[in-house]
Amino acid sequence: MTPADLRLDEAAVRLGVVVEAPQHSGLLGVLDYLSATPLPPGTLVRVPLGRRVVTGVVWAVLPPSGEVPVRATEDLKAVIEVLDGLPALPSAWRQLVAFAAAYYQRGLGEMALMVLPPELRQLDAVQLQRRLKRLDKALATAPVAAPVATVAATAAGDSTGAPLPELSAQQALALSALAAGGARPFLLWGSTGSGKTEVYLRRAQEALDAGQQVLMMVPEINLTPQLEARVAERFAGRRIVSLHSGLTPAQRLRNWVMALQGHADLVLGTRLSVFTPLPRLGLIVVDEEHDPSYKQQDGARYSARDLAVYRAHLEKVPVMLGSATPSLESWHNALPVAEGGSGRYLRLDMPERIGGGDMPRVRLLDQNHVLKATMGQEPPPLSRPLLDAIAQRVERGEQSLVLLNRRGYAPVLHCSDCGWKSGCPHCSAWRVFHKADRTLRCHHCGFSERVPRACPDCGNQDIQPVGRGTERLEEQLAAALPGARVGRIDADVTKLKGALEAQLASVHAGEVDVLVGTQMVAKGHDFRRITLVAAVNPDAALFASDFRAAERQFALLLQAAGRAGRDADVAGHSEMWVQTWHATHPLYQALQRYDFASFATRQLQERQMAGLPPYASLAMLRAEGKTQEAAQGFLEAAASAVQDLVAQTPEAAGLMLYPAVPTPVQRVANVERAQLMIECGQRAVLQRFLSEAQAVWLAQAQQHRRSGLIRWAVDVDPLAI
DNA sequence: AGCACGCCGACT
DNA sequence: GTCGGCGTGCTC
Repeated sequence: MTPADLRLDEAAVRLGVVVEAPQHSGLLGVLDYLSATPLPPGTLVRVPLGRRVVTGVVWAVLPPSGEVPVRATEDLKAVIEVLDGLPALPSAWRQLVAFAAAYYQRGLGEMALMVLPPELRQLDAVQLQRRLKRLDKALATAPVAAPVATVAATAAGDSTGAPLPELSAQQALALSALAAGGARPFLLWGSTGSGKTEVYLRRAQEALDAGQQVLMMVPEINLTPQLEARVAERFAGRRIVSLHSGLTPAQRLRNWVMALQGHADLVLGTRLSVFTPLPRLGLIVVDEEHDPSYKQQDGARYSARDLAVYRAHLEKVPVMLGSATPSLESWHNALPVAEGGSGRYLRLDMPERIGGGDMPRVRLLDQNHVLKATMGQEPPPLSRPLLDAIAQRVERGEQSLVLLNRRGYAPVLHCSDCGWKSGCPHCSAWRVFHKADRTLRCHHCGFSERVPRACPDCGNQDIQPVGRGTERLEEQLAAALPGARVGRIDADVTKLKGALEAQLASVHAGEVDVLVGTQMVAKGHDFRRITLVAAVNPDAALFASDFRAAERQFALLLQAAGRAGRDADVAGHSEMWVQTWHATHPLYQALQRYDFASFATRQLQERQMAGLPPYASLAMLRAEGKTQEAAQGFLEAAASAVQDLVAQTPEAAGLMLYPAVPTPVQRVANVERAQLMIECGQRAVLQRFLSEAQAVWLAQAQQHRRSGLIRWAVDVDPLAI
């Protein structure tokens, strides 16, 4: 025994500490440690775990009475050091983490540590102390006054900077509804350009003036530099920090610490920012709440939008979800009970564009007609009428945006002699032909090779690209529109740091006439001079097996339409072209009328009949294995192991397990994947079932590891099925 | 997850 | 004779 241990024996306290440990480690809940002094819950500590030292969070000072201690006191290890100098993580933060861990079926420690800045988990007490000292010094010399002083200055009526833009009637109405308050979350339903941001900013201003902190969430921060700039400009006297995965580890720690210390007034962040500890939180905003980016797609698959609503409820602060095309879940929540909704949210409508600029006229270009007109000839890359319309824009010095949601030159290469296709050796997917760097690339595992000059199977020199991606579209447009300057923005162009900014700047400067891009251009960017937006191949979503495909596509097309004609002087003749084989499809018909409400109503009816969200809750049990049999074998065993539990749930709850099936892309990087859908009419019943099943599955997984199971996980409220 | 221990092949 | 492959097992 060391002297330290001896001292601990005198008056040691038992602490519950959570550490980073995934479920299959078997270390689920709270671990017990000894401490010389009782530490408040939320304190960060370094504790021994096996042979290493890890960072943990104190969860409870004493284990709940009545619980049988897992270990005798003499077998417990002692806390090594306390990461003091930081305030303890607030109780609201711990409650949010505990809720998220329970709801998304993850370990408490895993969830807690995962949402801390990665850097913080690495540092020991001395290193953290150094960082904090440096931060203190930076704060003392920063141009922004300490928060208390800033609040005082503002309260004293010190108004500086540009005058605020005048509010439209509908903005004023929305703001007064917000002011009237109530405990319900708000759904701000406003078309693109209706001034949702101004409503956020005004409401945020009120919170800031009241000395509160604001959490403003956006789907992807690099897609919304304009919002960031606007927030910074509006709140020039305040301390604004951003939180997203693009920051360096040191920046992320720094901004997070400022939030926790209460020095940051406004946090602008992506989904991970929903967990930022904010001691004086006064408002949460979730912009573009329908965006799928809010759902974490690996590890703990949480929905930051849903957690934001829960957090607002927990901390009794208002939450505002904003979108032109709300998720059907939110839409349903914002429909009054009398109209078949849940009535949980209050909807604020802002249907009109500021400045009177109309949304572009939607033209559905029926490909069946075009085909007839070109019968017998090689069909042009784009329909003639669309090409002509773009050419007209070029002539007038206006810009066009052509959307195609597929990167690369062609999705697959094909040998017409022997039938060879450019499959990926590691995945059940085609390798995409990228002409720019002459490679065949797998978009799933990243496997890349120089494109072969001849067919690798039969030596045929004549291998052909099949289908079309943005690279090829760019090439075809350049050929079809001589003299036009054609540019492209997609993930390939953007890979280089600063390339996106550079390309956007050249579009804004009018150096590009026709911009080709994937969905990333449809999001967030304001293009003042674009008068034509075209969706070239939008039909796939109409027949996708994923029940959310239509919802996503409608949102994307509407958002894309919003890129056109944002200046009133060009809005009058702006157009959105949709090149389709199914012009009479209800989705396009609703789009043409900009009638989201009727689209949503129709979709909700279909969901209700099919027993899908928001009328039922889903969870997906996913498995990865060395073979498809291993993955499916586990899922089947898992399903039969919980038959009793299923039988115990009330019949009326409609709990149902579907058969195990391969995932849409069955094999990725030589790992086979399968999934099993679980459906339930009542969310609470599904929750109870999942947490009980989890324990059964843990044991089941252990047995299946030998037969080739690699990983498994539950995805609660899956986005894609 | 880490990080150990543990038992079988090609190297100084 | 060792270095090292990754299978199995444990961490309050």
